[in-house]
Amino acid sequence: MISRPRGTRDFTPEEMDRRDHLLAVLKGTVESFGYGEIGLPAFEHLDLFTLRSGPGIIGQMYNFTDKNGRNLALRPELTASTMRFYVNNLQNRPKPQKLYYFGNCFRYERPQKGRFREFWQFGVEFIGSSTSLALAELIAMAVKLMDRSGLRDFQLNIGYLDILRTVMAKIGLPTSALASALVLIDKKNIEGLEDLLYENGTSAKLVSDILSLLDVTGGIELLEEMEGMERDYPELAVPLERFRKICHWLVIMGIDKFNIDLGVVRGLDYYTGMVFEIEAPMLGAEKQICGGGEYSLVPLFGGREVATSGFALGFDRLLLALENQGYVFRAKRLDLFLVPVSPDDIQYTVGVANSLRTAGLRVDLELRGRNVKKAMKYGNSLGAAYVGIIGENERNRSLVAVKDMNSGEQKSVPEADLVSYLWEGRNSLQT
RNA sequence: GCUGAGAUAGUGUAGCCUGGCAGCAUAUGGGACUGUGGAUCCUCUGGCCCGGGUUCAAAUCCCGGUCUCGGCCCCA
Repeated sequence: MISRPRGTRDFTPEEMDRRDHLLAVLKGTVESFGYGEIGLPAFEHLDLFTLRSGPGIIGQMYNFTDKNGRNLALRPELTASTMRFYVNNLQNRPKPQKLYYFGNCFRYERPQKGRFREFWQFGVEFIGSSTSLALAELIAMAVKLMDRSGLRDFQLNIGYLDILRTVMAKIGLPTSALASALVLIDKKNIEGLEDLLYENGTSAKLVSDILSLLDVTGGIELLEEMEGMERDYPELAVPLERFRKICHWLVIMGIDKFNIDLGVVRGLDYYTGMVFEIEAPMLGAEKQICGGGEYSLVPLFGGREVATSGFALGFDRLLLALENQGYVFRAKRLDLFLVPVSPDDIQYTVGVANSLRTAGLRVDLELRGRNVKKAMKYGNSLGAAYVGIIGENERNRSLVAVKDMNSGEQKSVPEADLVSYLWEGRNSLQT
């Protein structure tokens, strides 16, 4: 017997039904904002990813050499491919461009709850504008994705890298120290940060200012408190004003419950200004469900400088969070299961099934020639809304004996009326 | 990469400590029941993760591997 490779999953029809349902909600939501879907290859040149994230990530990727000696890798995420696509083919389209994608990604990591070696990402990229309004819309859309999915308990954290970076730049930290400082901030290792700053000759006043900046977490009211910083650091006026505007638009868009956290750093250094993440606390160690912000990758890939922002959400984690929350998914139901009573009835039954299927109904029929009782039991186990029985009586008068499997009521329906009868049934059952 | 727990029919489990015919529930197939589902009863099929060791004898004890579930590391 051959087992499933580690960190991969099989999905039953019921699971795929849920995944399709969630995906339809996500697609519908971003499309309502004017986003269009793109398709991307499952593997790329290894260089695409090392260029983006450094050679260190090779250890966490499925990379291989093909028969012609090319160094390739299964995609670990989709932003890099999107940016490559943009640089290759999309640079001359009208801006801004709103793109979204959904696809499987691969990472060679140790599987655990909410983390698999093959997993699915849904994401968007916004190319060609960096107005505060556009960034607010991006965040608002991410929140709307959670709401429309049915997720109740989640938290939005928003950070703004330029604020910290401006203050850090004033210190005159060498680039290497700046990078490790950001890492320490991301890890919330305040003591380590303090030591690093002092080692680099930062004054006590600056250190305490930075630490107080990191302390800034909380609601929208913190924006006013930050105004005090502007007196000491005039360079902050521009980023602070932009950050304020983003938050302002967010409130206008109906998003007023968010947490401002200047310590949100999001790992790598191609993130530039505004960054955000959404987490679902119920998920434990792998609680981050969505993350994104402003970044700069296009020049790195050889394109003209352009404003880019976006986010990706972990499809599997979102689904897991919904399941943990007890969300009830609406299952696709078979509309009608047809049972021919005797072999003589099969031809008529097949004809009925065919015309109903053409009308867009979900119809199955007894294919094994079992008796009516057995066939009904099977139809019941399929979850069919109705079972239709066809015997000599029905065949001779162009009827179907339709039994409502919920109420148990049965009536003879003329073949010509079946389509409307079943559609009515489907609509009333699913409201 | 570190660390803890675990793996027994399709699914869920008992047995393991203290070695001695692998049991139960449920699902699937067949039947009771040849024009009416969910119930009941009977019945067939189906299993000790893989490899090695100890032993007269291993699901059980020992070693290695694989996989799963957690907690870290990482998380583009």
